[in-house]
Amino acid sequence: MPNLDKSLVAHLPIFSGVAPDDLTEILRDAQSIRYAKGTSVFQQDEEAHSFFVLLHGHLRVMKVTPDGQQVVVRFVTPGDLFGIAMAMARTTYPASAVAVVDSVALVWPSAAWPRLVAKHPALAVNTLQTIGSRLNDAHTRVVEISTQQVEKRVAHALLRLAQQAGRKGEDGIQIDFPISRQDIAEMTGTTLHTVSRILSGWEDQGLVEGGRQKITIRDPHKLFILAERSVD
Amino acid sequence: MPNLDKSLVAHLPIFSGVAPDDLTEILRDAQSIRYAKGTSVFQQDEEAHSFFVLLHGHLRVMKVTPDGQQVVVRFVTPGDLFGIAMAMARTTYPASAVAVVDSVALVWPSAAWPRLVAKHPALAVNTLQTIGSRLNDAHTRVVEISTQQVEKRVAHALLRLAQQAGRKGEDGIQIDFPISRQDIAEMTGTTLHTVSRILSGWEDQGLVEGGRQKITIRDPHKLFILAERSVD
DNA sequence: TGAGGTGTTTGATGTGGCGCAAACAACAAG
DNA sequence: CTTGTTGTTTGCGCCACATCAAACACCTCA
Repeated sequence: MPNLDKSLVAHLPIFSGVAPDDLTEILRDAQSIRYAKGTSVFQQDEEAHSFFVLLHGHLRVMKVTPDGQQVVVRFVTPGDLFGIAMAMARTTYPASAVAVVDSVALVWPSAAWPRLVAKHPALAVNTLQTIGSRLNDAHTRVVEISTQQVEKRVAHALLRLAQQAGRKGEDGIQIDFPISRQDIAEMTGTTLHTVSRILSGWEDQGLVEGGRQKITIRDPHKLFILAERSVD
Repeated sequence: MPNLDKSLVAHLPIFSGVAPDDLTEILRDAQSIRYAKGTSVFQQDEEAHSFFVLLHGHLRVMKVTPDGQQVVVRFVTPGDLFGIAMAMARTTYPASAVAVVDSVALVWPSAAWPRLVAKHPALAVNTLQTIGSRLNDAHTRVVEISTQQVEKRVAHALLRLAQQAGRKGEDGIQIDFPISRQDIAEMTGTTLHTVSRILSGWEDQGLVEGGRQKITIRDPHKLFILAERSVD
């Protein structure tokens, strides 16, 4: 991996506590690959040949049910570790990842993982924390879907998106990649119709501003209030 | 931890790949504690003072929302690692654990974790796999709640319970600890009323047999069919 | 043996949001 | 500019499920 500047990745949480020399060694096993918008990075149930760190762009990770329904698991943002199926003792990917914009990722062969963690235990510890926080997110999501009604769930989803992929603009926070109502529906366990209705309603109140695969949050605070307040 | 036979825990997944001598050392930091039925093991948001391995009994792990709604995160069965908040860089527990029957757990002070993983990297790797499979479960649950209707979710929940805590009896598989309709409702994101109705229906068809905090699965295969078949 | 607590069942009624359908808007390609 | 494609909006009817309400079964303890 000679073309990659170490300083670009040294600060990433996965590499925290890793000595510079060790990092050089770790990066030697990786190559950086570009994925064009719309391209699949890996597919659910396919052999887990690689694991990744996203350098640039955004990915949508989703699961498909046997009967063809999709659920968005999460969006990957730069710096994120993903596709680490084998760290969890899986041989196949539990979900599919698709680039929603042109993206670049560091790619290691899965086979390198055992050796890497053996040599650099910090990797295991850091990964553990990453997965831990992801587990936390998943549980939060279960709680939300189980107890809150759709409008609040959508509000939460939007705020979360804004937090991890929000670009501050003139007129509010914009989600930094193309995202459809369908996507939001699949994140919150509802239908694109309901999402559309909700967003339309909010738009009338000046809370958000819609567009084709585009959402701008005009009034984050009000949205937050809406997300937190208990049902009247 | 002088009173504990090493052979009792040596086979547990968390300790796989740990040399006997190392295990002895690890166990030195632990004590075994008994929790009477109904007792709290730890509370949501409280300082994460310890982490645990369940030796005997069953625990219910649940989250409470700000407005008081409960969601059952999982049931802990013997051999399970739990309460490992600090492994995920948390200082407080994200959920509460209560003994549903008299239980016994190995307890380590959280403070010991960093030293233990540093000395025994296999621990981190094993824990990573445990958490990984738990993340998988959580995602499966999100997918189920998002896409399936209540009856199928309850069927799945029951089958999962049977698998991890089923005791084979004369007339079918019984869940090995007291579990209420309310519990099942909180596992599946519905109400105890709906669960009761569904179970009553199944009982009429000879699929299951109910009772006070007791469920016996009379016909696991039919239940499985029901859980898997797509909506007509 | 009775009384109170805790879990379960079942009915009646209401509704959130899904399914279906159709029109519309934005974009891409020829 | 035209046409096809893909995403969005909106109306309407319905149904799975929640909510409310009440009776009931079982367990414990005095």
